[in-house]
Amino acid sequence: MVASFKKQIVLRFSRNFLDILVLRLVQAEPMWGYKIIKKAETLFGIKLRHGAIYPLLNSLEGSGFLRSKQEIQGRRKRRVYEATPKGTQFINTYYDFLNEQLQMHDIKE
Amino acid sequence: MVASFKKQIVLRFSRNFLDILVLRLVQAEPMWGYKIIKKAETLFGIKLRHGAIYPLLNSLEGSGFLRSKQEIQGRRKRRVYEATPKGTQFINTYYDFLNEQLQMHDIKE
DNA sequence: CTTGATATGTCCGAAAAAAGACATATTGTA
DNA sequence: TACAATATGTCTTTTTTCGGACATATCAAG
Repeated sequence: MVASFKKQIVLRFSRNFLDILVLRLVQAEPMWGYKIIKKAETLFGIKLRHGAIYPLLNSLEGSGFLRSKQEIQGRRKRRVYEATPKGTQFINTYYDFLNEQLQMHDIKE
Repeated sequence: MVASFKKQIVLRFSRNFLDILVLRLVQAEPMWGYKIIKKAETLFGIKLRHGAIYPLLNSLEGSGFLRSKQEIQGRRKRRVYEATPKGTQFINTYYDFLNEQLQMHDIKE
């Protein structure tokens, strides 16, 4: 039962906080869309649709949370993203929020 | 900027994890729909719609996360909810998840 | 030379969710 | 006695999101 609860929570999280998931991965190590999808699979067992990821990366760059540069190897192109200070700020705020949530829980136990 | 990030995250949490928000409040202290709405406002500054809360409470009871009894004072009726063991299990799993998320962050810093 | 993997992008119909109205009853206060 | 607060419920319309398809190109391996 607990295992299925966990799966459900992870799934809901990856749906509703996909931007945060992406920001975290990119902040840990600059990478491109395709690698983000693969990382999410190996690290968290989450299957991300590329049809969701690429528009998200573009919008995160548009709103200043990420910046990118195109890497070219031969004729092969990939767009490598890294977190901006604004992006880092955002996930730090997110982690602060998680801490607050947990503190409330700890007090009650 | 950080303040607006926080507001945004709190808002998104209350939207996407409304069931968990409700379970947490009810677990801390058994209460009824109307009070949940008021508590969410004073504690977190979140305005919940009663049109969302009452159907949610019914469905959480239907799926065994909450149980309720009707309290009657004179002609005044209110339905008081408390968390079931299943409901408690669920939020514990949620807190475990939050802990995991934070641990990943701590390692990287 | 074809298949699978890498790589990025758009778009549309269906499904789900959110906002807000409609509905009703009690109680306290001005 | 009218208004605000307490208390719970449904329902419909609008908005958002999701899954999956369509599209294209490079490269490695069998």
